[in-house]
Amino acid sequence: MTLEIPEVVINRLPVYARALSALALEGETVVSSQALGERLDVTPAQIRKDLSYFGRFGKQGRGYNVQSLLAKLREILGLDRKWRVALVGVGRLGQAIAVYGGFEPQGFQIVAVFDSSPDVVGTEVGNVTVLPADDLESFLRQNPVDIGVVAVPAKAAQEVVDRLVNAGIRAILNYAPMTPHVPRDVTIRNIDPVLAMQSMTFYIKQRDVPAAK
Amino acid sequence: MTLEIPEVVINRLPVYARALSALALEGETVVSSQALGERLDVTPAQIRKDLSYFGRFGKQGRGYNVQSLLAKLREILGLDRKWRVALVGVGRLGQAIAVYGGFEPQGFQIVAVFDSSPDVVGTEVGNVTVLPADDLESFLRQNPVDIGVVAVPAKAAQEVVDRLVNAGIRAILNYAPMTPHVPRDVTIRNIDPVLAMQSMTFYIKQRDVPAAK
DNA sequence: GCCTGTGAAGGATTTCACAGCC
DNA sequence: GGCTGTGAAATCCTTCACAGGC
Repeated sequence: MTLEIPEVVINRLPVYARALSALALEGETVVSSQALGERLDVTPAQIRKDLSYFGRFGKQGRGYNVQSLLAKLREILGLDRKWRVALVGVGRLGQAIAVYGGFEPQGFQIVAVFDSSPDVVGTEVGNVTVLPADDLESFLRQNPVDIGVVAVPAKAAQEVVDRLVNAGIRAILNYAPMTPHVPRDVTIRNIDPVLAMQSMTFYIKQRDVPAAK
Repeated sequence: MTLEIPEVVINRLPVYARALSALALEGETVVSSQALGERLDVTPAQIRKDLSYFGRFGKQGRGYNVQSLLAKLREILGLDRKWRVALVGVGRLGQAIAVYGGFEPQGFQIVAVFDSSPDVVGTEVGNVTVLPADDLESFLRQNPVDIGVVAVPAKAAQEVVDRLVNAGIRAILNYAPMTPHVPRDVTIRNIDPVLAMQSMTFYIKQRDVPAAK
């Protein structure tokens, strides 16, 4: 095993990768931790330390080769291959996710979409036909799927998560506004714009209130 | 000022508040840090410590009153009032955000929507008419807006963020797949499902590869 | 001279563990 | 007996600072 790399570090790697892609498009061939850090509002030391968990990718006096560091990061993160995604829930949110163009170009292919409502089962969403939620397990048994995306109402989310986990899914992207339980060997990420807003209001409020200095 | 409360703590408060709302709906009147922690996969000590930054809300031997702790958290976070939101960008993503029903019930009201494309300016989205992006500053000068939501392509995002900041906005929810720069007194949160996926793949990969123990 | 990689130091956050109260 | 609130300890993460290489 990879000798315990902090999760915060893993979460920053995709950010670095994205910035390197942009730099590559701009024609840059070399970048220093300093320059990359300015771009991302991260200290150069942090970038160097993060990368040092995985090897020695830079050259003293020069910096990092953009293309080769990018390739390394993509390899480390597993972005050098395709990932198969199943989406559960085709309400407004699920629809938006299905037609959202941002996943495919990054190698995340939505191979199946499920919903429990007979109204949408059988309709086309994105490029796939909506399957009945009841078929979830049988589908996953017959088709390899790497990641489950949950876009059902909060009340139904835990059950959907449990079914995905029981069917062998080990990574879940949860859009439902609740915190699902998962076993420790399952990775989950929650997308919740409302929570994000609700933490920002704390800081706006601080400023609005005439501070009782 | 509030004596430096860690940002991680602030980010957890909305999660606690959401769980308390659910408990209230379920008819619970009292909850211990233990019970709340189990629900959220957080240690009881962490909940108690987090809350202790703001006061003493519990009763020894009993726990916390659900309603009154919820009210306290809402007050602390500023969720006891309405917040006015402006959305910039009405592509597929912006459309989805505008019609997404999750913000309004939580007190976040989209009061204006902007786009630079003549094709969508003038159309109705959600309940509001799309205004030309050029009108951003003049609108913000005449109408109070607390939070800006950015849903434009990555290339345009920094400029939009800068304009929002220059117009006085102090909180930004960014959906563009890049990391914008903001002055230190501006709060920003990035929503990026692709980054979330890209960090999960690292962990799936670990398992797939037959570990070279 | 510039910049990486990294031990060591420093700082931040989490967890422990227990006094105190209901 | 059960549970909070909180100093102190432990852990985790970031930053420093510099040896070493280009």
